Amino acid sequence: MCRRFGIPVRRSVISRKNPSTELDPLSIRLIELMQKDSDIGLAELAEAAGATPSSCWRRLDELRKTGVIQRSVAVIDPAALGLTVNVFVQVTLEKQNEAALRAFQNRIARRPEVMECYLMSGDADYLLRVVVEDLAQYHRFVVDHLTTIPGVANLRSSFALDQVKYTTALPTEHLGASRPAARTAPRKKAGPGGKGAKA
Amino acid sequence: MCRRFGIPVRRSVISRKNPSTELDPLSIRLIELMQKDSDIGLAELAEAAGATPSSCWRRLDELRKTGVIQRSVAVIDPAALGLTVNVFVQVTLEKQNEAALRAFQNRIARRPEVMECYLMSGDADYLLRVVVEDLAQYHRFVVDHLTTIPGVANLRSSFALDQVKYTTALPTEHLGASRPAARTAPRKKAGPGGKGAKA
DNA sequence: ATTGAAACGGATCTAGC
DNA sequence: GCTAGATCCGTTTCAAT
Repeated sequence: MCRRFGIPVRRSVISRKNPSTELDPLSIRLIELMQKDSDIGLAELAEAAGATPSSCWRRLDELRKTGVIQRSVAVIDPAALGLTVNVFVQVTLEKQNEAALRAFQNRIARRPEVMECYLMSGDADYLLRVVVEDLAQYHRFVVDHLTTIPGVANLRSSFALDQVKYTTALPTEHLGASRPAARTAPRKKAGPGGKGAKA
Repeated sequence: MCRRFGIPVRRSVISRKNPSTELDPLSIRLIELMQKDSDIGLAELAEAAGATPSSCWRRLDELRKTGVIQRSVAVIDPAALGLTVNVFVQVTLEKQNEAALRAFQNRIARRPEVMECYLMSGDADYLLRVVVEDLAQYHRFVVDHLTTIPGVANLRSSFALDQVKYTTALPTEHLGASRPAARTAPRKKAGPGGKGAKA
């Protein structure tokens, strides 16, 4: 849904910092719904959120322009692409100065098989999740790309036997107001007994 | 895009097993594009894929019905929800029998702050990525939910200082045919000069 | 049988109240 | 803010290869 939206210069008017006070129940509900299925229509959205389609559209527009909703993406079945192997790699660098970190991050950002990369506290410096077809392909990734990055001192690979859970939907419980809709919205025109008794 | 699609009984006619031979260049290109932005219109899609809108619609329909494209979702800025802390937890169970594993997985699946969960080889049994507002909230998660799961023997938490990379887009490099479009498609009606000059 | 194009219906988006 | 209408796009149908 929603095809063209310009994304002007402004970003994050809301958001950042203390969102709990800035996101009202409608926004939260819309975020919950859109995280589950962004192909849902405005009408359906409105009904589920307990609001009118117009309200929902405007709010979605705002959420997109402020960067709360970054984009919509298709979720692909990894098995359909043959990508059944998940590997977690703990990477230790020789030096942890700014330049070394940036160099590593730049190289990592360009590798499509690296799905996630975190700068870590504790043992290692980075933790990566890499997705590949098989161990041979992982080996090539390590040899051709990881170890060719200057400053990489140590690698520790852990292999996942199964992906038990994977979701892109961030939790909203901590924001309070959630429940199936506060019913604050689209009151019907005519009361009972009027002309257009529907059912 | 695409609002209603029935998803009949059949699943994965294509996909699974040996996808490299089953996904043709158009499918691959569409997957690449839809992973970047599923709000793109059919016209734009067609142009980028070097095909006609009809072809693209049909193929997308097929990819959805076969489960290759599972759904479309909105990607939310974690910071906008105040979710700035990523924690990786290595969980060890007392026993690794089927029942214990299933019990753990069922409990984990219900917790929204658990974004990912992998059954691992090596040291620990499971690796989780948990997203929370702060350490206090993480502590509550551990005490209220993780440690209340029967059979959990040991926890080892690692905290991320920064999320360097996060993508939902699976790699397609390994499938071969990618490049900006093989230009196999909408040949114009009239050629230069003669009627049917094929070139 | 497969593919392209054009008509349809319905949704999004915008302007007005 | 909600309602009503103009516009655009996904979906279907149909014709041609």
